[in-house]
Amino acid sequence: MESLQREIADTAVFEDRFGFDPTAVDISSDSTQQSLGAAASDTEATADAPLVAGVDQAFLDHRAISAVVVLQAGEVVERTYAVTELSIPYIPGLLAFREGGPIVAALETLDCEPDLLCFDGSGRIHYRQAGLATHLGVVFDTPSIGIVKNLLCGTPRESVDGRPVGWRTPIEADDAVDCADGTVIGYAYQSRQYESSNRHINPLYVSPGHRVVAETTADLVSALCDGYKLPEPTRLADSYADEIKSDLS
DNA sequence: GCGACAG
DNA sequence: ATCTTGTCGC
Repeated sequence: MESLQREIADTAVFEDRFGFDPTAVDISSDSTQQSLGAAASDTEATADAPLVAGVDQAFLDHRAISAVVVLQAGEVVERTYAVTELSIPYIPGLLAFREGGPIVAALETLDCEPDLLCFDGSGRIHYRQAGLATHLGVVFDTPSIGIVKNLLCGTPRESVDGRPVGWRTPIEADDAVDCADGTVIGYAYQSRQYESSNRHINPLYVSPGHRVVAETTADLVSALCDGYKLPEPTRLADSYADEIKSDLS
């Protein structure tokens, strides 16, 4: 499995190779050009806006519910899910082998072809630079990014405690990562923060999956967030998976 | 041997 | 990830 991951990392492209304007994925309602003269071109702009898919799982016994929610200009255009039997246990570094099957099953039922896939798992922030987001991005050869709440490996360039919304710092490769020390493999990104409080919210750790560079990954997540800690595609897929799970319980 | 370790 | 009540703060 580890050798397969090295091959995947070798095949993965950690550079920007996608055919859409990264700022066009912006979710926030006030970002949709509201200027008086832009009204006429609004419909056309939405129709051409990139399709962004959020993918997330919920678990029930030995089954995985993999949900996909596709957004275009902030609007949900498609939702699907798949329920699959789990066979492999969770092992840090091998998450893609446990959740990859369920995710592929869900994505195969999709009618549209997403321009970007957002996963709840690391991409390049991985021992062999081939986390779940990279693995699946390569399998579908679709631009992808990984978003997680906890850092698997790598080292933040600066302390990440109590940072303001929008703040970011590079995650650099260390001894645990299979590449040159100091290589920027992702970013810590503060998507949400308490104004004035004793406690603070931890940042998200985002990394390139496939066909995206680290800095652009942070730009994309920034554009996809809308007041909540998780970016909209992921947040909606998360709640959709929970909804299916409760219907199944 | 010890510690670290996405979901 | 999941099991779960109350609780503190905006």
